[in-house]
Amino acid sequence: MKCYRKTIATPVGEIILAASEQAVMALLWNREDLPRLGLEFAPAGGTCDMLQRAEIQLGEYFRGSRKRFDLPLELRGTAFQRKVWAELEKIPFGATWSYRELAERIGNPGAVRAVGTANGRNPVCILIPCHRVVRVSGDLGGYAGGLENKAFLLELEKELDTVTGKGP
Amino acid sequence: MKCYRKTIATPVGEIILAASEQAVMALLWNREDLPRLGLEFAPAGGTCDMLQRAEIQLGEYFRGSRKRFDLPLELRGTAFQRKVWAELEKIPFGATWSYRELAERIGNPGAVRAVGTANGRNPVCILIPCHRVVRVSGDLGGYAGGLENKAFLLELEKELDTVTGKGP
DNA sequence: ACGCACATGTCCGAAAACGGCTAGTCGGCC
DNA sequence: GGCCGACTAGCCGTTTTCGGACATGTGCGT
Repeated sequence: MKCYRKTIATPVGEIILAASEQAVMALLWNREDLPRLGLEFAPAGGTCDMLQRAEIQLGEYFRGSRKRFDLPLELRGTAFQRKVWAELEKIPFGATWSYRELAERIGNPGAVRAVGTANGRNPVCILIPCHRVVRVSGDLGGYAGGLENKAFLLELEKELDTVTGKGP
Repeated sequence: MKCYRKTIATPVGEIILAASEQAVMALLWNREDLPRLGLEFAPAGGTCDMLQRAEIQLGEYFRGSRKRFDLPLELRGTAFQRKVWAELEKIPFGATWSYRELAERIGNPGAVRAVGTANGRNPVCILIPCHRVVRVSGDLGGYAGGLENKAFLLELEKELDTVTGKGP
């Protein structure tokens, strides 16, 4: 499935967005991670509706006016990874789970560490909120986009969440 | 055809050179390989022009001032071997081909292994650059003169090649 | 004709290394 | 005594590495 790409500027730096006509396929910080997704790209310079829809929704998210994304995704991964990613989407806006909690949720309580790696392989950051998973100790853990960006996203969501009345 | 011989000292150790009045016939590391070439030798101690021309050109090669040899060769071998040796001469100075590539070039893509053996039977090392053939995996493969010497020759050529502007 | 030895290459399974972790232990340090 | 950091040993899916079996063409000896 051929897809188009574009790098866009956000409060968390420049990120790379890739989408076909039918679905968003990647949202990454590092160019180097692109090849392992095995995508086929249309000639550079082109664009498509999906790319623009995604960019708009991202804008709304960072502006604070959007808490759920409404975009079709097409993900490539092992059965285990897909299970993890599917579970990630259930973490509410502004909340955080621990890696352990996540492992328990997918019915594989021992696979804490494997869950961590699967998290790191998330092809569409932000849209699938892998940043909402932190260590049980309270530490942030890791993040493909850098820890400062992980912190920024969590802070952003926390503030917006209190504003809507759920906070302390 | 009677021929003369001489062992000469080089950066890759002592090697044995053999030539008739008309052509170079052998360039080897090991005395033991001499008999299988079936040469007839003139009484020891003699010499000839061809022997000296070859020695001079070898000196230039190791000094870095010569990249192609200009010497008549007389080779004894099966049709297949001659085909392989002929193809060997097409490998540019400083480049390397894989055994498979070589096999494909002579129009016998399956004969990868046979190419290896034919390579090993090369009667005139260095002049016919069998050292420029390596494994597809990146390993050096084998060499009659020892792997360290194969590595040395490749390194020598690579450096000189970059100097002349072809390298990165 | 036949068998065998190779300056190789491919494939596949087993084993080891590698992480966006955690719980438990052990020393320092207030 | 408590808190904190550094270390260890389990944990489990994925990736990488490694080794052996097999295919293959030619040359040589029987």
